[in-house]
Amino acid sequence: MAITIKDVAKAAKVAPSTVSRVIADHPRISEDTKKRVRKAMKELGYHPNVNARSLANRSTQALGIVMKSSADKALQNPFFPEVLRGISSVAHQLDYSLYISTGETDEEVYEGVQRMVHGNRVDGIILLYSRVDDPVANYLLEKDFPFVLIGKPHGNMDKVTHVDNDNVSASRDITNLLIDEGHERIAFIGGDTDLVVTLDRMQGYELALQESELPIKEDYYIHAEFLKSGGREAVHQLFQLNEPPTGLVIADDLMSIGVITMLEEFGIRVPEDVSIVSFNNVYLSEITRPPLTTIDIQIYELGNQAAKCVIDKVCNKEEPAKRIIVPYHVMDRSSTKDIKGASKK
Amino acid sequence: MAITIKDVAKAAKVAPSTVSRVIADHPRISEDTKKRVRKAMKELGYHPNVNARSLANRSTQALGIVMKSSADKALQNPFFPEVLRGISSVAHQLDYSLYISTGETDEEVYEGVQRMVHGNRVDGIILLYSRVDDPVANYLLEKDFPFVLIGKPHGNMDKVTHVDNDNVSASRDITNLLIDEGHERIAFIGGDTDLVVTLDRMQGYELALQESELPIKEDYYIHAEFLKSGGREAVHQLFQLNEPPTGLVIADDLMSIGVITMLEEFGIRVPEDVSIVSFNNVYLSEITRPPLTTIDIQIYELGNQAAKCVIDKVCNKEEPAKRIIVPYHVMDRSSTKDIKGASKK
DNA sequence: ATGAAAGCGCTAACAG
DNA sequence: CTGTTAGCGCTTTCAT
Repeated sequence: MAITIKDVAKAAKVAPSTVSRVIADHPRISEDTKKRVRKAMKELGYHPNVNARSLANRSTQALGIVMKSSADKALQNPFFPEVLRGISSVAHQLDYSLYISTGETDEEVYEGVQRMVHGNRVDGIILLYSRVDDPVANYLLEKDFPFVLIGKPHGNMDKVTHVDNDNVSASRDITNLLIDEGHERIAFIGGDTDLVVTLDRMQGYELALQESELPIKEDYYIHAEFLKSGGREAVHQLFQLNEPPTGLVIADDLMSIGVITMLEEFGIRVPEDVSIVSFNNVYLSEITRPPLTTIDIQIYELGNQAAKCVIDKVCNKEEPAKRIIVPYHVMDRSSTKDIKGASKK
Repeated sequence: MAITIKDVAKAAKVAPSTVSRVIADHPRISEDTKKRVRKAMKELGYHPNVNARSLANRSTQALGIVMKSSADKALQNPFFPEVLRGISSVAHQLDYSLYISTGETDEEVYEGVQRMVHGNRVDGIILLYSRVDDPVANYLLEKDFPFVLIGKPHGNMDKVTHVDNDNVSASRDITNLLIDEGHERIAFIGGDTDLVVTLDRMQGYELALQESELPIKEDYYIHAEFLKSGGREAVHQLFQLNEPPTGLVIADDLMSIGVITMLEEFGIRVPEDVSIVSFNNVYLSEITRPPLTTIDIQIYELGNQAAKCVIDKVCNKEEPAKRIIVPYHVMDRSSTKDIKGASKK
């Protein structure tokens, strides 16, 4: 049996309640007894039992992290470890622990969240993705349980606190980068259309095209599970068109790498034959050939802000819904080529 | 206030303890009352409070996962999400939750583990790495707290349950693949020499060389933080030698990608000018140019087994220390070239 | 400034 | 088969 508050009390010759107050650093305890109690705790190697504490004050000092179902290959995406770093940094500072909910299927994820909430395992939740009509988000909203979303909520924009980049603007910028370099035939390769982020990036792409009065062609979209079988086919077709694109806006760095490899197999070189821009700026995008021109969305910062927000919400239930926009940066590296004339770099 | 066991008891007209027994699916409860109680639970939307249960029970149904300090850039390594998948798969099945301990520094990680253990947050722990003289492992061992290690323990080989690949054999095999293709000048680029896995892979490499009576040269080792500044320098020097290597054994796929890019900058092509083999077989290694010849260590399976092992240990404190060796597979792709004569593939 | 006592929600003997 | 009764370790009024 581990050592409890009573043992400490006995050793310090005070009541258990006093020990409790010392732990909470209660002001109305004399410095003297505080010292004595602390000494006893040290000597006995006392550590509070979190469960007992949670039970008594209905607060767990733990945050739940939920990511989308891991059936998704995309989980291998380095995005995850990086947000986690951001989250855990503030969690650690503020003495929160992290619970992570996982599940192979969406169903399992949903159950996991329910258990977190009802089981009183966590005080607040961070959703690592935003999906169209997400049951999890709706559930949390309905329960009025403190949570924040990384990404842009699909509905209830002003009811759910979220931290996001301005993805449409980012996408517009990066598309414009291509346009400024003389590209007129630009295709979009996106991820899961369930994800709001995909939608936003698509919108930014379209915006840029419109603003430059470039045509938006049906043929210039590829979506979703393209990394699996069939994806190769889709990419291939794109370059069989009468007017194949000279520029590609790709939803994610990891995808870009896959696409570049495919293209190479078809004898299409990047950036010589086709320019590529993408998003996220994961570590990887620096060390590939060519280094990727991409949008740095500051993943770490996203996690950081999200963690602060949930904790705010947890501490003050009445905290109004916030929206935090983390700035992005264009990382102009070497996966594009200026086709106006002067060759780049 | 949430709805408790008492409310259910009242609604079902039984004693709280009966409800508790129904939850545990106690055999000595009549099917009839079980049904009645379950119905009441449904209707009231009852969910047990895990903290209360843990307190009464001294069991949390939670597992702790500890990874090395995230200061390490290597955290972006897709290894992590993949083990996590493996772990969470069995955790979910057996109704365990996952706690994750993080920290920027080793010190923080250590503290995190202490809190998990003493605070009674978790029943068992999975260590995601094995390091030479790891304070965390020693601490757990000393406390006799259930844990398993993914990797090979540095000391106490038969006291700590671990799940690992046979990394020395794997490394020998992959090095031999190079040797069989006619390579005689083979260098080794390793990761952190604190990690046991690095040591093992180095040993396998040396073994293969010895067995083929190839010289082991001091100049043919590069280590550690090579991805940061200075790394480029080290790699460059390797190819400035009088007898530059024609083959490279690299400790990790992610590193390989970095190295390939550097080499390309120096005008050295893979596999034409130098052959590369590495380890892990992360998703990425399929989609790069060239696709990497690598060892598939079955990361998912590693996680899976580890989870089963801790849970075994948790359920039965007396469970003896086990060692589980997950088989590896050589993935012969296209980053090597046969230099005996016939060009490969 | 400190102690006594009740109770958080659940489980686990012990009765019956 | 089910009810009664103590706690699990901590916090928190309410006294003093």
